[in-house]
Amino acid sequence: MSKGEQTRQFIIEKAAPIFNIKGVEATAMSDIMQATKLSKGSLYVHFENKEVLALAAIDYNMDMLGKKVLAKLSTHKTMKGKLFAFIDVFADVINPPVEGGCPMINFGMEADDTNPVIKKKVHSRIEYAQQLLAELLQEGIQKGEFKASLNYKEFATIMFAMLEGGIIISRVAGNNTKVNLVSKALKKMITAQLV
Amino acid sequence: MSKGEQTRQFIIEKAAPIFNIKGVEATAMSDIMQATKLSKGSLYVHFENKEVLALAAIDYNMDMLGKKVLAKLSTHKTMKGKLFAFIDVFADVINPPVEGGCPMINFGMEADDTNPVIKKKVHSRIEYAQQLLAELLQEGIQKGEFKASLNYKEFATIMFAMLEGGIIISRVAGNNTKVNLVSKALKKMITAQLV
DNA sequence: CCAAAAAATGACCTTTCGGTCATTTTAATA
DNA sequence: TATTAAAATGACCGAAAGGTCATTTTTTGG
Repeated sequence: MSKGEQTRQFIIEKAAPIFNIKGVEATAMSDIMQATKLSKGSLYVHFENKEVLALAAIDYNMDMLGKKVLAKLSTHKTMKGKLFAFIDVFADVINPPVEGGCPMINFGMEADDTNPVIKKKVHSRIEYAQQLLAELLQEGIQKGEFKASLNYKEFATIMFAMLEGGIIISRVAGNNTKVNLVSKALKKMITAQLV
Repeated sequence: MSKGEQTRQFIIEKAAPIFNIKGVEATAMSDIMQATKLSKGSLYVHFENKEVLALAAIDYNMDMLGKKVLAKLSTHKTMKGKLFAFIDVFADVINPPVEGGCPMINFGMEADDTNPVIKKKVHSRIEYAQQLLAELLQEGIQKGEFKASLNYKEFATIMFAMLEGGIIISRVAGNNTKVNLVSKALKKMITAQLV
């Protein structure tokens, strides 16, 4: 990796949590300068403008979230175990998988009425997350873990909605109480589908 | 109502959707000037700074949402009917009860890590919404509409989480598809609790 | 209807924003 | 190691931000 590629990556890593916490519009290039201790000119060597940097940082946040989730899933054998792990990683608002909390919510809610590029980016990630859950459920059915009557696609969407909703409630509350309640209910729903 | 009070209210009404769509940080006083066709000095006659105006606009958005929801509830007699109405009003992302979509999500997600005043404001509204749902469910139990075994407080939180999560998914998708799916599942869960 | 108070105006202030660029420093390679 | 290419710097730019205030216009109440 050349010096340039190194620096570019370094900037993205430092910028990612700032954008995720403050939002794209509210983040200034001076914030990134401070976090990286690089000059303004240097930032513009690697990113032609703030929008390009923001998009890279958004991707990085969502990639990191995805990696952390998948890493946790791989430590479990059963589909039930993987689904429970997904819930546990995703729903911890006190110690979230990426700093600033779920980037799909953060960037999605900022961009939905103002930035179609970011909106589309987030949309595809949300679809992917639901698809991942659907595949876990489907595989669980195939392996005889879950009832064949389970509508896995619908259940995946409901699961994802419950989690995201629980995260929102707990985020503004500043504690895990409500999202834990939701997680517990979700796990009970999953357990009810076991053969 | 004096001229001053009139103007102040007028400004809030014009500013509310702008803040709800663009966010507090991304909304400029010049946006409000344009929307109200008032001079900058005039805005500062009625609001000492942008923060004060933003807080008033946030309150207005959440008040309007609350009023629209309660108005819809009042057109139904049964608790089941009221709960279904709550779902229908709340979950329409194409024609939302307030312009820009649910202000609890919008302002809550912008402020959770940056603005404790707004965070607290949103938090109390979210708690109120869950309490409202809990009361509807509890009254349904008392009137013999729902099973006495229903844990109405927990169910209220789960219901609210599902709705908010469904809204997020559908907002970035740009259509009602997924939130409709969630609404349907939610109504089935409610129906399952009927005596 | 008139005097005092309130509201509205817009020029103006400072700061910060995103972005540029000539120059210097560092890295890569032949 | 010498030459070239890439990276880093920071002063600088125009625009836009939030906010102020002397002045003018409009309400208000006796």
